[in-house]
Amino acid sequence: MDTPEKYQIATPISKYEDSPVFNYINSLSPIKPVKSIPTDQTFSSLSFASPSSVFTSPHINPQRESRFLRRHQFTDPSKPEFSRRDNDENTSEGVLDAVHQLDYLDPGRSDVGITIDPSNKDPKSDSGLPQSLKYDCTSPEDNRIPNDEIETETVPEVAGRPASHVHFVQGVSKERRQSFEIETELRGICQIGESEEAAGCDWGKLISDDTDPLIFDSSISKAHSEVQNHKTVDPGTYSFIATVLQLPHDEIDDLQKSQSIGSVDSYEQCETEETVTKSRDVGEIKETDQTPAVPSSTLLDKLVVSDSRAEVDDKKGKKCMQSSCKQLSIRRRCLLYEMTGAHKKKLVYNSDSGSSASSQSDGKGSSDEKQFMPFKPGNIHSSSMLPGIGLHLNALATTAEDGNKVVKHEPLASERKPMSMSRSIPSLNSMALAQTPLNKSLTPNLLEMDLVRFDSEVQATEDASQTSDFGVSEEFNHGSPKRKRRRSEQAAENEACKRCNCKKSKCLKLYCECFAAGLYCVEPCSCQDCFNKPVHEDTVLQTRKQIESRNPLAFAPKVIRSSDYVPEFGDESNKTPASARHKRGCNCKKSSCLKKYCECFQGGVGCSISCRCEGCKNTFGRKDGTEEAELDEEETEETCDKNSLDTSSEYDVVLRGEEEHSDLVAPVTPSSEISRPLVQLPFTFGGGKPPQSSLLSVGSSSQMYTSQKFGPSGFICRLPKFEKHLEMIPEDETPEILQGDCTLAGGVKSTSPNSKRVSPPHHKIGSTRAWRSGRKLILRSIPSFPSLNPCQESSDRSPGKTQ
DNA sequence: GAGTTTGAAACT
DNA sequence: CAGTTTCAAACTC
Repeated sequence: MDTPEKYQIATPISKYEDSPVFNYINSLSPIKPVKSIPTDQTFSSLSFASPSSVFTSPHINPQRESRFLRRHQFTDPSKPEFSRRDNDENTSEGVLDAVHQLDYLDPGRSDVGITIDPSNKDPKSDSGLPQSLKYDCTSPEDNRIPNDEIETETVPEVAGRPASHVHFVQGVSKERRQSFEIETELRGICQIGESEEAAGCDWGKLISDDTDPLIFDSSISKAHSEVQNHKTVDPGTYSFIATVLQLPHDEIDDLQKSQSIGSVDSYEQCETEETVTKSRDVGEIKETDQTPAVPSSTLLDKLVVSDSRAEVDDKKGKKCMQSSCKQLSIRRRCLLYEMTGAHKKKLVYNSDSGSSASSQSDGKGSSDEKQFMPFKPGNIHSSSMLPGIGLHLNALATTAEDGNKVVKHEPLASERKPMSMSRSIPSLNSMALAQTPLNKSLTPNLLEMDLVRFDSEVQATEDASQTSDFGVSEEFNHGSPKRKRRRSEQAAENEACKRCNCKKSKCLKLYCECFAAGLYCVEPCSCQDCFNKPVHEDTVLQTRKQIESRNPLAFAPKVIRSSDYVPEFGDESNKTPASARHKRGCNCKKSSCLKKYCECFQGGVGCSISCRCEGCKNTFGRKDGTEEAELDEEETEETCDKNSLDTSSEYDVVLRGEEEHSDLVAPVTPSSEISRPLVQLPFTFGGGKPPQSSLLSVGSSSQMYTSQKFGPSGFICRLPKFEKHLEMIPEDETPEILQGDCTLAGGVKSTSPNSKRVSPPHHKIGSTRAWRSGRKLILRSIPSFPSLNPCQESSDRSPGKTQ
């Protein structure tokens, strides 16, 4: 299978040799890494390295090299572009499926082909004829592995660092070349070791390194108008982003899943057909190392890059509309797919970790594929949309909507697939994020707004995903949550695809959910005289400014995490364990805060002192201080009243309580207790999984996404979960991450002229902080990433309080 | 799908 | 800041 040559090709480990992780691995691995080999070919291959590979965190790699291979396949999607370009192959995606991987390699460069050692398997490859090799490699079985390897190798070229990173990982794999088994063993070892030892410092270093490469990728991609690079990068970024968002809490498993998913997704995007096999791979692979490691900051960068890229792509006219569309779609899709992928993974894991998973994944994969297939068109649309849209997440939303529609309808129709569905939703959010960069054109405020929204949305999606994940696991495991899932799905859908029905506000007031969310109205909207469209961007922006001038937090997330609250509310937070609170508080009089009329309830948060509600019975937390646990009981009762559909609310409630708290860790206990544990998880590196846990935790979020599909309660989970995920990040890691985030945040902040906007998302993130003052710092930093401004948070909070 | 209820947003 | 109006979502039938 894995010819040593291939691995050898990946030599560029040198950088990482110094890295503690690398050393650690070496120490572990009986075989020392064969750095030498790096022939010209190898470098060439490296140059081609797909961005995705870059994202792959070396950490992850050690854990699962096998994933790598497949993951690389996933990465392929980006590569396909190259292949197409180079080859001018208009080959239908379907045709490429098996070949793609090879093609990807090929396209990059003949050199790559040489590197492709897959030839090892086939003498052809030796010839070094890239194309021939590629095709040769196309032989499904052999090809896959080699391809992956090749891909990984190729990746590096695009981004020097990334490549190096990849190499590093690859290098590790090289060491392991001699025997995958060894590698696998090493993985386990590495994971353990990392978790235990490396987790602290090493991880930080590694992570930082990874992030850097990522950044470079983005920058590079930008610098290189080259479509290929952009394309390649995008998928990775998206996947990465998605993974980041997803990653929340869980352990490596989740990460792996998410990763594999992400990769898979991207790959699928490129080639839906392949998705099936990939899905299998995904189940097995779990490779996507990239995303997990990447810090939020990197994500932001990537997002920006992706956006720019998208724009560039559009400008370029897209040598091949298909290719460009694919790329764009891929980006967007990636999120969706990742989501689905995560589900698959989870499922697989649940059922069987290993081969069994593959089988399952296959079946699901097929279904997923179907779902995915539809997305492409949607993506295309989105791609088209992107260029025009500046500000809002709308582009994302639109795309998301498209995707959602497709996904939703299909998956929804078949409840089974809701997972994919739910994920699609999150993807939307991610998309939105990605698109947000486009917003650059917009005023910084707007950007901030978008970011904020993005954060909030992301959180929501994450939350939803978490819930969904949770729900999913339950479904598969327990099977009870189906109801909840439905609800969650609905909720997620609602959230993911916001639709308004405005008649008099022209969608230029906060009455309009789309507008309030910083999104443009889209097709699904049934609004009248709508001005909330890209065409009226100026008007929208002006209106936003006006609204912001009145209320800087108008577009900020309504729900703030407890951490934020703590300072603000102080006692309240104490009373209500709920991690989050509504920014303003509600003013309910008749709904008893038990219906969506209540923003607190709708946001899945308990009422707080700031609330002026009467007869509050908010299941998430009463104004008087009743806690979630109580609420849960109440909720269950109340929600029970509702039917399955209604049960969604219950489910939501449960999820909320559970999710918010248990998101990362054990979804099991809904009680407030859960929430805290979640926080712990990151540090614990859960499940004996490596320090990656932080990343993993992020990855876990992916699960969340999956859950979202099922679950509905997007609203509930949204904020809290996301925050949780962030929180989950180990403190040790966090510093680095934070730095990255901070940088990002700083960048974002800088972009946003107005400190006014405190992106509420921060609060969300910070919610856990309250629990653990020590982590507050981390949380802050983290939140900044999504929201834009950790700093703003403080400012935001104050303004929020003002309300 | 139409109508009602509800509470946030907007206005005064 | 309080009160009123407007608005659209949430909900009910």
